[in-house]
Amino acid sequence: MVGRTGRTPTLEDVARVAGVSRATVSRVVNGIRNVDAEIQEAVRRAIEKTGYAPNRAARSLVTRRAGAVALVVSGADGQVFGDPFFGRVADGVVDFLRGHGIHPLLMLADHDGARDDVLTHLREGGADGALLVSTHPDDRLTAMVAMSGIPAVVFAKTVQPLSYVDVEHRTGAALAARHLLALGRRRLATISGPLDVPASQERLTGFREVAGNTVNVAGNFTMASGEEAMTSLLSLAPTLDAVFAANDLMAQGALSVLHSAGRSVPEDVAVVGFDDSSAALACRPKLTTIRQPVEDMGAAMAELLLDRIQDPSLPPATRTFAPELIIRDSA
Amino acid sequence: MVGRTGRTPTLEDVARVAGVSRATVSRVVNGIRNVDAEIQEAVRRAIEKTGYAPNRAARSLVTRRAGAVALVVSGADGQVFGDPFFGRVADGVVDFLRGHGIHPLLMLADHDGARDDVLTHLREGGADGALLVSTHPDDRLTAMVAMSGIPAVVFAKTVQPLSYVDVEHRTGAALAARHLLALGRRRLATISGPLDVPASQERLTGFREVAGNTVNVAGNFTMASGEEAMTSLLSLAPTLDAVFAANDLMAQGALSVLHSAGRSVPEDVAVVGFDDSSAALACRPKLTTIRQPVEDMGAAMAELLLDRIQDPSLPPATRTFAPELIIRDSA
DNA sequence: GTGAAAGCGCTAACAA
DNA sequence: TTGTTAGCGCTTTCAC
Repeated sequence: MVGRTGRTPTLEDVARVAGVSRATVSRVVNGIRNVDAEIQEAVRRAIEKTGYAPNRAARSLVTRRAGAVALVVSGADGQVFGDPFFGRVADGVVDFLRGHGIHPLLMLADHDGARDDVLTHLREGGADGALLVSTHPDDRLTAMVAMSGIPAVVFAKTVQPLSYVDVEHRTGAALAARHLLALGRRRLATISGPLDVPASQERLTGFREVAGNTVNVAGNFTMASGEEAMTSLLSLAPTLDAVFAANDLMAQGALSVLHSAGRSVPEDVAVVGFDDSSAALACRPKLTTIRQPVEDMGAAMAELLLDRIQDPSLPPATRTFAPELIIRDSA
Repeated sequence: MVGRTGRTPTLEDVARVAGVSRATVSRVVNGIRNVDAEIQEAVRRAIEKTGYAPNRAARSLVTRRAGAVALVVSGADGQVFGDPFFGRVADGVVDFLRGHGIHPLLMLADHDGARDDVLTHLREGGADGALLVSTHPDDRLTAMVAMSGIPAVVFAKTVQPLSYVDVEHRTGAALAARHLLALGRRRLATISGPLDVPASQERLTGFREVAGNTVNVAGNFTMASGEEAMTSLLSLAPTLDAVFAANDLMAQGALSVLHSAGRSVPEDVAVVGFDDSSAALACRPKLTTIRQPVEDMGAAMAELLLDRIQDPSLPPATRTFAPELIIRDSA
């Protein structure tokens, strides 16, 4: 199977074995039609015999394509993958990219140095484009990338002239509100995300548009902040009978505090989360929540990016996904 | 900042601007000493002025280094990142690699096609080596990689002639057993992982070496399987007063079942998990568990790999980490 | 339909 | 210390 020379076989080697020119082998390897069937067969055999695999760097050099995209994640506190959310996006991205011959380069951008690394890598041609994902919208990096003119797609709406995918936050929150109201709950409280995050705002707004004004305490999307918020809520509005948390992790924290406080869920207090992350199923009772199709969104990001790599003149596009109410045991 | 030509600047452009040869610019870029300070300065200015960034493909072609390693994860059912464990490994790896100018390529290997992709990519020189991580030891891929002679490091002991990092499973399990015994528990039960996974076996063995034989039900490291196992256990050994689960997710499932069954934790039944994943903190009560320093292990993998990429003649090495008992509320 | 030849942008001998 | 030169392995005109 392998020509027993020390070096890895090159096109040249295959060409010699097949008795044709490098160009012809290249054509066969790249599936270009205009090659005689018999020669094609001969080349294929030679490839088999030599154990040839094209050299990616050489190919990149001439095609000016890396065959890779950067998957840039930046989270709150370095524990990027602590939130199961990122994993789901990654799953969607990897899944879509596979079969397109493109591989995702995992890059963290949680501080300035790392941000520069990302940019440098893109400028070096190490990746053909970037997928930007973060909980807290990273305007610095987004702006830098937009400026650079490198194809990129962002998770969550951005003011930059870049493509993005997002979910209809308001619609989702409204779904939660209507569900709670339909359950007969009237004293609704909310645990929002950080109010400087657009998505947080929209979820709160969407909820209030249906439920009217609510007592709200802001968290930061972590379980601990959900606990704190719930504790505050309990003293701010002791008679509350329902809580909507802007993500599942915070809802989980709320559940825990409610339990300690002797309030049973959903009997005394109904709880609805947002995301439908793995945390929603891990909770007791299982969490009623608003599902974001995160994997699909990741796949959509990859698709938009590939389109823009292929044709950089394409204008930025937007893909918005509809959330869905998932009824479980907490409301 | 940019020479306003359409193309991205090359070494050649910088050389022209600085009035030196390409080789000199290359030396400066690569930080090679033997360059006159003044010329260095001139080159640096020219780089600044042109906005030059080295072309990775060209460099790879000649150095025969991709400057990237594959981070190959393969999990149970495609939901690879469902287990927070992977995220922690990834964090450790990425963290170590950063600053070494090496980027991790994220690859899933959950079915045969994907496994071939990984191998192909390595053979194409798309990555200089591989980091293999999976819950279920993927002997197929591990064997293929070992055979290929490409530098690789595996998470968890392997029979292949490859480097690996692992944790002392038996020691960890023994820690759990001793803790439970010290608590006065005498009717101990266990929820092991799949018995065809070496790590599962070792955890069970380690526990039994201290606690004597135990009623055991095997799960598959998911929370759902923990629930099923706990249910079985409750009918198999109704009087049990302690449970050791081979990972936190299963412990979490056990907790849930115990709660439903009206057994309070830790009063009626003490529960100890393994991993110290985010699930351990999310549980109510918070989970007493055996901590694996997963991030450190990920970093160690990266380090071992880089060593072997630099010097492929290095023999396989092993790095074993000590687990630690983390006492919280469940035992 | 096939081959010859010219690079892609860089590094690394080797000379000077 | 610096420059010259020869490739790294591949794709892609351009002839034939």
